[in-house]
Amino acid sequence: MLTLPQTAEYALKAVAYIAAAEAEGRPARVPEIAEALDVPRNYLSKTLHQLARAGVLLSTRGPQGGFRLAHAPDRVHLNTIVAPFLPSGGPVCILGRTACSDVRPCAAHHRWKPVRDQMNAFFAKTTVADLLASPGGVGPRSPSATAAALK
Amino acid sequence: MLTLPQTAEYALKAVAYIAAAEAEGRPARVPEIAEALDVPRNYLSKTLHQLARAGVLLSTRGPQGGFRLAHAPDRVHLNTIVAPFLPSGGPVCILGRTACSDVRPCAAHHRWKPVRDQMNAFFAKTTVADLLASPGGVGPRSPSATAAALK
DNA sequence: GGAGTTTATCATATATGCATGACGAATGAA
DNA sequence: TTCATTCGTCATGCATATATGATAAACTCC
Repeated sequence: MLTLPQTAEYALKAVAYIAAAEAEGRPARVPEIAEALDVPRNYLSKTLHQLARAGVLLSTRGPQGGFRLAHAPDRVHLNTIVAPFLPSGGPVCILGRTACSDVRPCAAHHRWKPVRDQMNAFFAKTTVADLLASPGGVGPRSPSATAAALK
Repeated sequence: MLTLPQTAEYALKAVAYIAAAEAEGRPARVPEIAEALDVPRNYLSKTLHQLARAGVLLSTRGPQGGFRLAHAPDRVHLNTIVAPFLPSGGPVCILGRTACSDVRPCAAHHRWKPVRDQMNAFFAKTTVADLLASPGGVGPRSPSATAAALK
C-alpha cells in the first residue's frame, strides 16, 4: 500500500551497491551504479551527494574516486538512508493527526500502532550489512548478480 | 516513516465522519465535514466525488442532500477508501522491484515482507465500523467529540 | 602543469499533488 | 415556477518530485 518515494528507493539500492563494491575494496562511480541499477545518472549523482551531506557516504573526485560508505555496513541503518528523502517530522498517525497518542488516540490508533511500530523497527534495525548477507542479498557474488538483486 | 497521501487521509477521516452522521440518520454535507475536520472545502468536494465514483459513497444534490455510505460500515474496508488516492499497481517491494518474490527475492525481501503483509492486512481487514467502535473512535458520542477524534 | 577523470552545481523541463474560486447542474420545497 | 440548497465541473495557480543536459570544480597521474 504505502511506498517509499522513488528517490528513497534509489538511495537504498545505491547504498547497497556501494557497500558491495566496497567489499571488493573499491569505490563505486556514478555511471557504473546508474547503469547497474537502471537509475537516471545525473539524478543519482544529486541523490548520492545528498547522502554524502547526510553523513552516510563519502565522496572523492578525480581518478580512482567515487562513493564509499562513511561507516561500517553494520552501522548504517536504513532509516538514515531514506530519511533525507522523506517528509520531515515524519508521519505517525494514519489519519494525519499531530496529537494522536495512547492517551489521545485517533479512531484508528490501536489498530494502526502495531503496524507503524513494526515498520519503524524495520527501518531502525535493518542495516546495510543485513542487505548484503540476506538470501537474495547483494554479496558476496558476481557484479552481474549484484545488479540483478537490486535492479 | 511511510505516510498516506494527504488526500487519502482526508478520505479516511471524511468517510468516518459520514458514517457517524449516518448513525444519526442524516447525510453529511461538504461544508459541515470540511469545517469539522479542518479540510479545504472545494478539495474535499472533489475527493468525496471520487469516492462516490469508486462506489464507497452515495451523493445526493439539493436540500437534504449530502453524502452517505454506499454500504454498511462493517462492509467498507479501509483499502477501498484509500485505493483511489494511491499509485495504482501498488507498491510491493521496498526496493521498487517489480519481480520481487519469495523465489526471486530482493536484498531486503525477507525482512520487509512481514511488515508489508501486516500493513496490507490492516487496510484489508479494518472497516469503518471498527473506526466507529474503537476507543478514540468517532461514535457514539457528541458531534464535537466526533470532530475532535478525527481532526 | 597539463590531461583526463570524477563529482558538484546550475538552469531548465515535466508531471503530479494539493488547493482555490467561479460557475454549472440537479434537487426539493415554498 | 421560483428559489435556496447542494453537489459537480472547470480553469487556474503553486509547490514539489523527478528528471535532463551543460558546465564548473576538484582530484590523480603522467
